[in-house]
Amino acid sequence: MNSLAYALLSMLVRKPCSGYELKHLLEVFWQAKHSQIYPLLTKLQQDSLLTYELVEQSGKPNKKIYSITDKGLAVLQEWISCKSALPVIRDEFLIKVYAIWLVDTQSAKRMFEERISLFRKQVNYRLNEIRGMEEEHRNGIPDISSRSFGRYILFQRKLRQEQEEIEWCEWVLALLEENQDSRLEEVKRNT
Amino acid sequence: MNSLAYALLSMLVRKPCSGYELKHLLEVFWQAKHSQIYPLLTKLQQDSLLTYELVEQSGKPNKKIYSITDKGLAVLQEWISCKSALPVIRDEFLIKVYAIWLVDTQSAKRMFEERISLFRKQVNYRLNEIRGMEEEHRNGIPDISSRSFGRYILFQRKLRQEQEEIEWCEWVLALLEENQDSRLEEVKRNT
DNA sequence: TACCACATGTAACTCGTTACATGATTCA
DNA sequence: TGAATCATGTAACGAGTTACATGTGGTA
Repeated sequence: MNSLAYALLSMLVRKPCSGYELKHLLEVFWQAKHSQIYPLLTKLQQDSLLTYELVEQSGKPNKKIYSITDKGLAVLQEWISCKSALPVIRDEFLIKVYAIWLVDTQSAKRMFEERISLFRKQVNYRLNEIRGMEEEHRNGIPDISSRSFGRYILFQRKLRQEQEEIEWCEWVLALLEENQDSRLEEVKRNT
Repeated sequence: MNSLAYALLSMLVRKPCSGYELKHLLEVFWQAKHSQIYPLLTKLQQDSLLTYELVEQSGKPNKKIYSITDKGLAVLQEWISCKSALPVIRDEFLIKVYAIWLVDTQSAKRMFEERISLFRKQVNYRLNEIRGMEEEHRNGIPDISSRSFGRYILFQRKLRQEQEEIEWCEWVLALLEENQDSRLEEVKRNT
């Protein structure tokens, strides 16, 4: 049982899904390729933590709709109360930032501007998703006992982090511009 | 050449380090075990991206101090201008949050309180590190052309994200308490 | 007395990615 | 006509973790 297995269980406890659907739902908080998801679903089903039903479709490929079993639920609930491993972040951009002094100010600025535009897109996407979720609930936000509560607060978290990333980039850009200005001043003084 | 290899190069371009030292410096933005770092350093040295010097010590084990070569620098600089892969985050806590509706409000609150205390510790640690860096530079922050600039802004980013995490947890706790209060009201009305 | 910091390395394993494989439908 | 969406699967490889292995000196 690895983290991905628990991630799948925690999504199936909300509602039965196909592997394909799980892959997309997973993207907010745990990225995995289909080549990792499908074999794991089979394994979890063999361990009787999941069951599935074959749904025949016309015009589309058939699919397997997985549901969690009582055993699966028990395993998940036990795991939730265990203490979690420390978060791991792997972001190539941060490596490049570490060595940013190697490139000229113009290139550095471009790197951060691109990062901002990437995160702006993600923020817009996230706002739409949150709006969609809020429309499904009369009083704005899903109730704590609702199956969507966890998903909703995770989206809010992601949104906050993306917005924070943009603010940090803007802070760095301001530092870079200050530096450029002061260098220009120097050039002026020397002419 | 994987991301970790570039991470090592980007640290060695600042100053020569031992594998042991690299492991610790790495922790801010790319986590790796020594069992992954040491063989990779050997490989990079064989590819002549790095060289090393054996430093004999008394009372402590001997160490290898690695330095980047011209070839290593060229490889790193070329990579910096390539576009980066999307960041990957793997955080077990987020999986548990997804399935939070399975546990009672008290347990949920406890989970978020523990998360806050974990992040508060990290914030304090980060503040100390930043203070240390700022003391090394007369005008408060390292210059852009300084080798410490990248490291400094990465620490600032980490700090922001950790503070944001705490704020998010506090927002969730407020939601949980609201819910508890309204349930209490209901109980009162029914008695 | 037991653990932590220093310091490096290998072996066996699990986790995760890339590539291979198939095939209908819809949209630009 | 070419790409994207739906839908599932396997094989080979690369990335990352856990465990094994060694040894001194400081400190709680």
